[in-house]
Parts: sequence; C-alpha cells; structure tokens
Amino acid sequence: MLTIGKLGAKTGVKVPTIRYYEQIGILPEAERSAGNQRLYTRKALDRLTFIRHARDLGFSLEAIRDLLSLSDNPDQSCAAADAIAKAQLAEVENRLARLLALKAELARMVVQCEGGCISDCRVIEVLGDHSLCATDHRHPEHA
Amino acid sequence: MLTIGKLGAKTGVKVPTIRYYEQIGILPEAERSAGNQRLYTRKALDRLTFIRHARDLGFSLEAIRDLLSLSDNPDQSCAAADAIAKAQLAEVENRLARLLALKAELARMVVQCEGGCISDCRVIEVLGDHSLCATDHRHPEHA
DNA sequence: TATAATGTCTCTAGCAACTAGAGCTTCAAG
DNA sequence: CTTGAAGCTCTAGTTGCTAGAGACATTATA
Repeated sequence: MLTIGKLGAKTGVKVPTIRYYEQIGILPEAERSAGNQRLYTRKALDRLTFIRHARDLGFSLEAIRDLLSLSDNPDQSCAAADAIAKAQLAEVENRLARLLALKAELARMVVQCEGGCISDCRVIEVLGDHSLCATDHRHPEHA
Repeated sequence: MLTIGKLGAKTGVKVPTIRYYEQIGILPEAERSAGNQRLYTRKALDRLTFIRHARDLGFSLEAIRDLLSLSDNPDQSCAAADAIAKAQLAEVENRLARLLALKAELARMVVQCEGGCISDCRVIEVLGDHSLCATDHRHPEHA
C-alpha cells in the first residue's frame, strides 16, 4: 500500500492533483489508514498511470473518464475507444497546423525587428495590422 | 462611433469578451451614449484589433498588456517588445515539438487498433503503459 | 404611433484543470 | 520524545473567457 506522496512520486502526479482527481470522481475514494491517511493499491497506481499518460497525450478529463469506463468493461467493442483516440488525433493535427503558421509569423516578426525605437518596431506594427501577416493564423482556440 | 456589437463584428471579438477586456483594464473605459451604451472610436478599434491579433498569435493577456504599454510609449527602444516576441516564439516552438511527438503516438495507437474488443484494444493498452510508447511525449503543460 | 424584435446594460456564476494557502494532525527518524 | 516532513480539510485563486437572469435602449415593421 502506498501513501499519497509515494503514489505521486511513482506516477509523476502532484499530491493535490491526486486529491482533486478523487474529488471529481475520476479516481475512486481511497482506503484510509488508522490515522485517516489515504492508502493506495497497485490497482490505483495503474489507474493513475493511465490517467497521467492520457493527460500527457492531451486527452481531456472528460475523455479520460470515458476511456476508463471502457477499460472497466473489457468485453465490449473497442470502437468507442478508437473514436475517442481518433478525435484526439484530429484535434492535435489541427493545433499543429495552426501552431506552424503561428511560428512562421512570429519568426518573421522577430527577424524584422532591428532594435530601433518602438515607432519603427515591426513587432508592434505587425500586431496592429493583420494584413502585414504572411499567413492566416486566426482562430487558434487553444494555441 | 461604433456600438459594442459593431466593434465586435469588425474585430471578430465577442461582445462579452470586449466588456471583459474593459473590466480587466486592457481596454480603456468606453464613452457612453445618452442611453448608457458604450461607444467606440477608431482608436479603440485599432487597440482591439491589436489585442485580437496578439491573442491569435498565442500571446497571453499579460504579455499583451506589456506590448500595449510599449506601443503607448513609442519613443523607447523596442528591445522589450522584441524580447516578448522572442519568448513567445520559443514557447511556440516548444509546443510544436511536443505536439509532434504526441501526434506520432496517437497515430500509432489509432493504427494499431483493429476494432476488436476492449481487452485487445491497443489504445487502452498503450495508455496504461508508457513503455509501449515510441517517443517521449511527457510534460506537455499546454498541449 | 404602437409594438415587437433586437441590442445593450449590470451582475453573478460557471468552465477546465489545477494550484496555493491556512491551520490542523499524523508519522518516521534520530 | 521531539522535531520536521508529510498528510488532512477547507476555501479561494488562476486564465480567458462564456452563459444566464432580468432590466433598459434602440430600431424596424405594422
């Protein structure tokens, strides 16, 4: 049995975040020691590892909730899990495309700045006028 | 003079967002009509366009506040503006790299899923075990 | 001119996904 | 047995908005 601190260390999840996950019901309520401290089993470790990994891959806690309930019922078709992963992939590809355009724009801005005074600064100027941009980087949503 | 709705339409910023910007002091308090409705000048339109554009480029409102105060004092050196833009560029490149790794991982997961049942699902399996991953995509922070 | 349909006003509360802090108790090491 | 780290609960804050309630203003149509 692991204390919350050990569990956090093993999974790379901060202690308050673990408590938060329990609070929102994505982790089950932990057993308690005589002194009211949370104790975690191997199973909880696996579950939190799963969550951590999915968060790293950019899945929302909502999506993770769905994935977890899928993995709790291992006899169903995995079409649903596949759909969630595909949606995530599509979103990541979307963000990638937008970030690429953004990067180009920022790089252009930075190159053009030549250390003069603000009134000549291309950074400020470009920000004030989208038509000076080379690409269309609008609506990044979660840039 | 523009009403808040027209200003929103011209800049692509939603009306409540404009009011929010005023509330947090990133837009000055607007003049009011006889009937207490906000009225905006050309200057406000420029300022909001600047803000919108910078948001699109992924700048935080804090960074934008700084950029705006720079552009309000046009006689200083533009080193500060340049530094902000460079920091932003670095962060974007960082995110790009992380997203690329992520995308590869997700794509691998999705390809391997063959539509069987959950107990054979690679998506679920990979999420539960980072060692099955090809790349290190950890710590995305703002994926 | 009346009325209906928008548009705008203020205010509060909510969203994701945590993070920080106060003030307390419990545990492990020396 | 004491001290310091780690744990507990609780509340409130973060960023950048978004949604809703309920009231007033403006504009378009009948």
